[in-house]
Amino acid sequence: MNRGDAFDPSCPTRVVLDRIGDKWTVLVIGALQDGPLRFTALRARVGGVAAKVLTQTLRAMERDGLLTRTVHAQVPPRVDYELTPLGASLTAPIATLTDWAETHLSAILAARDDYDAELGAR
Amino acid sequence: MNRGDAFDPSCPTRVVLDRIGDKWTVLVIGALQDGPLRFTALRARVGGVAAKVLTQTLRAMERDGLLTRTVHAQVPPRVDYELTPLGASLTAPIATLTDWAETHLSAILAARDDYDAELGAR
DNA sequence: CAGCATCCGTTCTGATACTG
DNA sequence: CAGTATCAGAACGGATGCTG
Repeated sequence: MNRGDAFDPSCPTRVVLDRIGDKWTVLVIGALQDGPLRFTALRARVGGVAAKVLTQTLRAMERDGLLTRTVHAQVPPRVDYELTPLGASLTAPIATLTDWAETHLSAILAARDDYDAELGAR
Repeated sequence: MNRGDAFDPSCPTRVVLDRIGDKWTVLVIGALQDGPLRFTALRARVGGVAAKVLTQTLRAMERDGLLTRTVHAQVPPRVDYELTPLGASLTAPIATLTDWAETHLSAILAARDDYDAELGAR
């Protein structure tokens, strides 16, 4: 494996990790899994996102080809967001991660308790 | 799927994502895959990390039971870091992600070029 | 409705200097 | 050697107000 991958912005691992590491991206993908949503609906579904931050997340994902942004020429404006096949294919790796997380959560939490308990004892 | 998972700090997905999303954690796991390393060696291998940040990363990973920190009673001091089975098992999901990244990198980069080109055209 | 501009508080990062 | 302490700068997140 290439050790320096995290420093090369074009490294695939880095690119994907930056996107996955973002709190909202994963939520957005989850929210759009069942079909397209417009901005407000998406925001309501994700919950707790500031409009600005949602927009940023959406733009970044659009730029990376993970979703499409469709502006309907209407008044009032209407914008639909929908996962591309590429974006949808990301759900698989995410699921792998989620599975691992669910499987090992108890171990992680137990390790934390141990660690914190020892710290407190000192 | 639970929509609110990102807001529950104890949610497995959140816990793991926070750790994976961290630039250094993935690098550290990669660096320790072949066996234990002491602090300086680890730092050299990862490259470009400030000592403070490495320490923070290591502590967080230790707390989560991903690696062990062994202090040898010597002068000069010597501290070894080694992946636990739990930490080692994380390499699998990471590999899944990396595979996806490598497979789809060209698509992502192409999408970016398109996006940026259209932006520049305006 | 969608989202851009602006502002502000918080967090994160990294460099530097110092200690057991 | 392996940190800890301190601190300034950058990046981020989020709230608010305004526009097509």
